[in-house]
Amino acid sequence: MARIKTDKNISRKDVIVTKAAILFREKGFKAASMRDLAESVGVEAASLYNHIKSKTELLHELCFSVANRFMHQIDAIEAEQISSIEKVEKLLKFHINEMIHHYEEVYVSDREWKHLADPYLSNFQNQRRIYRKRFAAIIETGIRNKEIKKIDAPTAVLIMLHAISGIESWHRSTQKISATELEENMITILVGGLVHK
Amino acid sequence: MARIKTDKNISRKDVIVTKAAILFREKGFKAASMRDLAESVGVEAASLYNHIKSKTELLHELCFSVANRFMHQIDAIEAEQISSIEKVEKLLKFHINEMIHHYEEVYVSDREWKHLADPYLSNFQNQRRIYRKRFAAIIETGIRNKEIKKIDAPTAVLIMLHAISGIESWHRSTQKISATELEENMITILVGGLVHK
DNA sequence: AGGTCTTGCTAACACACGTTAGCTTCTTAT
DNA sequence: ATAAGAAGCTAACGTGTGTTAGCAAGACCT
Repeated sequence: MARIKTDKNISRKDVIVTKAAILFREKGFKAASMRDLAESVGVEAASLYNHIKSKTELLHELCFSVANRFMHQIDAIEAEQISSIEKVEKLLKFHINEMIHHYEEVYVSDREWKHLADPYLSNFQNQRRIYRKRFAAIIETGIRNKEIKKIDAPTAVLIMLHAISGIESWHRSTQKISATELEENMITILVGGLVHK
Repeated sequence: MARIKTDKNISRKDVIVTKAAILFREKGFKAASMRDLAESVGVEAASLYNHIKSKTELLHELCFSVANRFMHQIDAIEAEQISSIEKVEKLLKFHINEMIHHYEEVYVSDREWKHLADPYLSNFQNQRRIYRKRFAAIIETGIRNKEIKKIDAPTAVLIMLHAISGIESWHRSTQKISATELEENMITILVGGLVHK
């Protein structure tokens, strides 16, 4: 009888959630079946239900664990006593590193949240909207301080966030530059596009 | 008996493809059912098959019509006798306007191409890869001419293309700035991030 | 007006999906 | 060693899917 392998401190549920992230990223939430997931975990489909409540629960788990990390990070950065540009840069670096090191989760949370069911859906959308508002507020402060060009802050946020989701292509590409180089290049271009003069 | 309405020069198939784009964008290719599509067209599901071969054909149609437009555009721009920065700017403007005015199609082509079946899938991926190489080549020329900062060109391309796909958020947002303002802001930030000094 | 092609409908198919029920087997603690 | 709980299995369910077959109604041309 196949058994899900676990190390200490990693529950069988965690194993399933992690595998689910990989699968949802590859195929999309709807196209990934519980039988696919079962196979990648090494078990029959029905057995998964000893550990999880439903397929959608897996999506909740992924989306909100990511959302929470980002919320905590922006809390911390807002509180720091540094210039707006530095705040933006710190935030971008966090996004970039999340996208590099927790690729599957972050990607899924970014692209597949549409398939959440209410009330999770509205909740997630709210958090997202608030996050973007707070990001935009940082930029607006920077504009008032003349650290940042006179631009539309929400548009800038939208560019930053989506540009970073492009790291997906980096992951897929065969001849990757190093992670550090990637980070440096992205910061150069994105922050370079903001700074006044 | 319900009949699909058409104006002159618009085939019933075109009507279906257009509605499919809207639906695929809203729900994703897999989650959008032929019965959903039928309803939005105002007809029974089976009737669709008098005009199309399969659900996947709709996706082919959408993906390749977009891909072709972009290919023709980069052909034209490469041939022009203008600076690299101007080429990048023209290409970006084209992307932005496509994303603004042919939102549904472009979005679907961008996010749902994974669900194409071979040989269409490999074909599409190839075109995409080639397109990005050509875009990167323009940037590399600009770097050699010292018009553009010393950066990794493929990374720059990835940022540009994904940043533009962020126009999705603009479409969804309630208090939109105007399309022209959006274009100007995006160009300012993105081109501003490239130019040397 | 009649005949033909087009476009629609209803009914049904085969299949894949998420999930449940009920039973067996393995692990763990007394 | 044994009882209890955890984790696996097979079988099956109801439902939704893309698609086909066969027939009816509408449009179009002479």
